[in-house]
Amino acid sequence: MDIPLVEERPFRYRIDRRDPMRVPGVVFATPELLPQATGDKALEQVVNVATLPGIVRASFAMPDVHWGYGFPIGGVAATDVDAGGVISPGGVGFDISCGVRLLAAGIDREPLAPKMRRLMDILGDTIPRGMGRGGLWKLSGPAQMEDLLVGGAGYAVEHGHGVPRDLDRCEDRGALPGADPSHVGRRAVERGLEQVGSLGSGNHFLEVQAVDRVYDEDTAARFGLHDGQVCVMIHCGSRGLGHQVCGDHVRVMDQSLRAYGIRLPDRQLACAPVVSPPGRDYLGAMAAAANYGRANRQLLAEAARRAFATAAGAGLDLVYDVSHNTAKIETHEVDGARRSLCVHRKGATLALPPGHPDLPRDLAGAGQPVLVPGTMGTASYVMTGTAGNDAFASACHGAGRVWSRHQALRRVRGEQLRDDLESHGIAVRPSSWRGLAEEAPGAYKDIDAVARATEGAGLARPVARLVPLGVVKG
DNA sequence: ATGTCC
Repeated sequence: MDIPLVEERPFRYRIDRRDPMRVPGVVFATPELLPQATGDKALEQVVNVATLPGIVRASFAMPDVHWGYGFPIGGVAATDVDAGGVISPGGVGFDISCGVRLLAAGIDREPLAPKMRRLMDILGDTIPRGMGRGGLWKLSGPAQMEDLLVGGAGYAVEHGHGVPRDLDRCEDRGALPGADPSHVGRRAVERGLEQVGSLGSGNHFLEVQAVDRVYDEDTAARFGLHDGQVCVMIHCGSRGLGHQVCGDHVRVMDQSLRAYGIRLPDRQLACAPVVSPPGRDYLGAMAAAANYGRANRQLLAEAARRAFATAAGAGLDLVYDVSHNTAKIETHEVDGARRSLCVHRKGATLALPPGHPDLPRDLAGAGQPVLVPGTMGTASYVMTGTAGNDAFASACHGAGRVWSRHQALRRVRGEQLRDDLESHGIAVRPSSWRGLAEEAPGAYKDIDAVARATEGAGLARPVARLVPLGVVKG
């Protein structure tokens, strides 16, 4: 199916509403970044999402949009809670609260260079990763899990895994409110007990990076960043626990569609009204899984701190921790009225503008750090939220896949990729050759083009560009 | 993304 696009202005395309769409689609992109050019079905998914009950303004797609489960990855959809608006697990994603944490090291790349080998060896030996496997913090049982699911990163800090200042630099201070562990199933809890503090696999990683360009000195300084500085970027989520929560609630909602009179073009959009038992149950379970993901990143950051202390005698200050797979109840102005919305961001990053009340005080003038990981061979970006973002304060979350994992495996060999990266001065500590090949830089869109489009579309603006020095791959 | 099919 060919989706007609109207170029409203550079970096912004509209898909006109036609039945059964309730709102138009809006795709932020350049011609090169449009998924039609890359042969995936993401634009059909943008259209499908536009049919959801209660959706307002538009079904949005970020410049890194690509095909996903039901909703596109890089999609943003807000539904009106008080007008029959729905919540859909597919609009959050299987990896609930998957997100990025950036830490700024008290060392620059030149003095770190002679110590990099040892640092990477320690990280490679101590960061749990890969399918299954264990985590850094084995919980005592379901009772302790319940506390972690409510407390998130703060619960980890209370138990000595980090410092209180970390929470100042976490979205929602490290815990999404409304977590209800009673709707996290037994199997989800079991899967999660031994995975707190682990990367997982796929596109997850821990990278040592360096700032190679600063676009805005003042904002970078407020974020604690300067040219040449070493950073650590962590990308991971809620592991088997979040996956199980998503699957469990998709099944329930799929069975309740008829009862709520919801008709969908794709069963993967399974949903329920926010104000319904299945809707509320999922939101409570999703918040709990989100808090698991946030605690997970807190534990991994602590492991990175230990490695830096040992190998480099340097500390790591948290710049920010932000999720890009969530649904949050937020207040936004729509058609001149303040409305309570359920904002689904799936592969899309919250991007609060300067002055937003949810920002920590010392970032009020700078805006929220928007963390945009590239690939292991290319740059990553630190951006900041801007005023006038009509996609409910959302921005891109990464480069966005263009090759399927299968295509990547046909084109790339893991050992060869490792050699290529090492020859470019990037140290690699893989978890599997196959996993490495699937995540080859060529499998992704051009991150610099994605960042330019994100800025051009008025979603966020660049603050600093980071380049990889070493990657610990999930 | 995911004990890559309970």
